[in-house]
Amino acid sequence: MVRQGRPTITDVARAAGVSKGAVSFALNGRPGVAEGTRQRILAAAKAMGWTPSHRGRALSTSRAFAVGLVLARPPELLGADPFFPAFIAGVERVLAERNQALVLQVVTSRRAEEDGYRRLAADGRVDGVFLLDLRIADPRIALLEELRLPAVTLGRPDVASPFPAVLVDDRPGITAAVRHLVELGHRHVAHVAGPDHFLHGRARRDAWENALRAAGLPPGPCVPADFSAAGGAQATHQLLDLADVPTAIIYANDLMAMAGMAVARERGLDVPGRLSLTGFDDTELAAHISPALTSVRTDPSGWGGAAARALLDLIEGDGGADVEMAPAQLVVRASTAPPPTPHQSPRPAGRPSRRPGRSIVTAAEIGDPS
Amino acid sequence: MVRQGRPTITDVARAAGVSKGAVSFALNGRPGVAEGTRQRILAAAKAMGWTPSHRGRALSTSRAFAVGLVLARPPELLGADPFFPAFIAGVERVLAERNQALVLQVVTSRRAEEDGYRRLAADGRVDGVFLLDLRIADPRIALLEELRLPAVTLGRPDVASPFPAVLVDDRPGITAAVRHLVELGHRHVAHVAGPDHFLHGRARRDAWENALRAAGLPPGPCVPADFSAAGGAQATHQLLDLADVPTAIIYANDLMAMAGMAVARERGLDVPGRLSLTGFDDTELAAHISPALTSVRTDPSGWGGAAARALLDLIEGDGGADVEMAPAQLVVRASTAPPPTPHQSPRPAGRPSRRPGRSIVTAAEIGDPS
DNA sequence: TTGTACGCGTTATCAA
DNA sequence: TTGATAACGCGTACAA
Repeated sequence: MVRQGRPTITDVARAAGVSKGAVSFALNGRPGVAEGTRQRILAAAKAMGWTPSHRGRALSTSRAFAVGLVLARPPELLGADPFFPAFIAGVERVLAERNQALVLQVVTSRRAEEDGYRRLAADGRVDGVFLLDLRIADPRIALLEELRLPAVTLGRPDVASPFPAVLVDDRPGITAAVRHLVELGHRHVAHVAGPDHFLHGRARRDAWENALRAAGLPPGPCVPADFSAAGGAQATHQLLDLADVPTAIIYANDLMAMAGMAVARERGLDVPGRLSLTGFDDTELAAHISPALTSVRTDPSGWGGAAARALLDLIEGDGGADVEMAPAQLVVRASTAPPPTPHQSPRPAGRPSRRPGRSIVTAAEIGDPS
Repeated sequence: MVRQGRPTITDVARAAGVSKGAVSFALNGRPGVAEGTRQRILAAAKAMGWTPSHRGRALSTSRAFAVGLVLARPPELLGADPFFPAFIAGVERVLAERNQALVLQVVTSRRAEEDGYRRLAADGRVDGVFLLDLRIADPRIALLEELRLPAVTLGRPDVASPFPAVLVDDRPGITAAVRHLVELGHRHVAHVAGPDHFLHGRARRDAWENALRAAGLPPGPCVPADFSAAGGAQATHQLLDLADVPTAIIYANDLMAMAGMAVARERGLDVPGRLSLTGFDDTELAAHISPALTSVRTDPSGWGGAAARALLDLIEGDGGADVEMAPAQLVVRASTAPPPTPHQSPRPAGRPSRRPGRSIVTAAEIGDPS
């Protein structure tokens, strides 16, 4: 009789002349099976091409062997943000090693987001989730606690959280950008921020403000936007309509910076001659627009890997500690230059000075093709 | 005694005073249960807050209630391409309705890609998969047949395929772009293509070539690139180094077009005065660079929804038919204009003529903010 | 080491 | 026609 379908653990047991239990022990490398028997069992399993049934195992262990990610972003932004694909690629590298899967959910409203987590938990689709884009007093922390769903947050929440965090610090990158501009002679450095309710948007804004204060300068105007090109363009118009036009603008992401650059050009303002701009993310395109965009490079793929490791460790029971990631680095390109009527700067401007232990690199150092 | 954990079907049966089987029949709306009994069972289930166990059901029905997507792209490109997030958002809308999950796998090599499908199939993680980025003589078709994994292809493969296809036709968009340029007076229209091995890259290239021939013009030079900004820049340099410099370039995606625009600017070529450019994808940024990019708008989210429906129908047993999607549309913006020394054009140039049943729209018509 | 119950829903078989 | 009973799918875990 031809066995249809895949061999089961019972088939292996029969072939090896032992019980199911013995097979299970042998295959999981646990004590309680004589070495000779173990070999016989392993040989039989291999000969029949047996693989454990994921479904059977999931049922009996009450585990999903999968982790989840719920993305809540407006659709037009999802495509423009290079963060997620890179983050996910990093996650996958780790998951593949450990034979786990990633269940993705993309939603476009807050309601749907909560439902997403609830469904994931109710169906037992995943053993844990990633929490991205932390918000002020993020309600998802309590939700996940209620659902008893282990999680890892990207960044440290501003509310008490029982979950380990992968600490990513955007601030040094912004701080470096401000310093770079100040060294070039800028005194009016504005900021186009991300939405107020995001912790990372807030952090970038704070870093901008603090760095200016540290340089003895008053924080220039700040306009919150939504990370989209349209939002960046609108914010830039607002800033350029001011009586006291800034000589430099720090954007919370590349997309807004690129849109801002176009706005400046349409208004006849030379970049960087009249206006210096910096982005955030260091997207591939940043090096390939004209002028090439000075930006802050982060490592979303590295964060993804670290987050996946932390989450799996948490699920396995060990782990639970925060992980600190390397800070973001400024990549200097052509969109930043001394302001039109340079104040006297402490150092000769035009070539930014390098700092030891720095978070500033020039494009040439990283083999940037621009 | 307090019941810990979720109620099972056995609990419901006990509460309703019937057998497990009866409960299952009642809850799945199948005949063989008297109406009164059915009501009693449903009431009991509701009262106890019973939800079917996804794992139990998966085990007994040998189904995963999930579909898979394996993305094989170089990491730097993944972030830049707006296609995937939009496609996935469309997929999710449909999956959520039907209580299915999406298992995502991101890989960066061909080897890993094949492994990805094999793992998905071996573990029974999914009931079917999406096949994107079809290649010439795509080996994945045979692989999926071997794995007995139902699939839906995005586009029609060039090899015999047992799978339904969601037919997306990029060609009308490219054809419209060529016509638009020809009407503006261009006679030297070059193309920066996608990689040769992708069917969609090939289709766009063919459309460009055919449209030029149809206009009685010889196809200008064509340079294959890799969809990245770096590749687009390099290809543009190649084209602009030619003795016979084209007056217009059609790019296979926006990213390459934007990089090409920067190259033109760096070389002192005014866009669109000296060189007209068109992109493909109509990313959000396209409307917000300067000059705003004429591009071809597609509907990746709509394709995702259609593909998800087709795949679920296929898995359910009904369906299996191809689905045809609306063709891509050209969106005319500021990066295209008459060439520097215009040939006499059949119509007054400068304002592209509208065609009935057309695939050309102007930015104003779609409420484009540029 | 073995035997067996368990996790949970589906479905074939069979008696009423 | 209605509904109970039991087998099934598959690996894990505990008592014997």
